[in-house]
Amino acid sequence: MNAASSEEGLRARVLALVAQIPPGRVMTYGQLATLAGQPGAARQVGYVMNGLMDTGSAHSPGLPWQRVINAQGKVSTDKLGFGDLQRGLLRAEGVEFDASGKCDLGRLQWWPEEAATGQERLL
DNA sequence: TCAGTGACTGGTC
DNA sequence: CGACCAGCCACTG
Repeated sequence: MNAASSEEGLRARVLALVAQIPPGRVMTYGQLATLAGQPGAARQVGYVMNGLMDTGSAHSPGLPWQRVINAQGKVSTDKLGFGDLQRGLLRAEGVEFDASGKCDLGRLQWWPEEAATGQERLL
């Protein structure tokens, strides 16, 4: 068995990564897909997140789903109706959004290796 | 089994 | 920067 067993599927893998995102930081769908071992499966990651709403937070209490945004640095939940909610949650954590609704990915995007190396954010 | 769909991404115009 | 197109994987009817 490989270190990252995919018995639970991409879903559990993505949720585990999302749960590790520190406050004030964000990750992209494609990034999660790559870290989950399936580069290019960004769409699937979005599907997993959408599944969170269906199953309810009971399955993953406290899961910081709001820290998952698209590669453009914008939230993909505007069309869903709770884009303002996600932006509000992120802003409460210190994430600043542009007038276009974009945030600085280069500064806010988080990678697990940062935690491993103990690298501090530049700010 | 096939076709449609989606909280995506990258390239081209 | 916005609009369009093709590739991508899992789920639904």
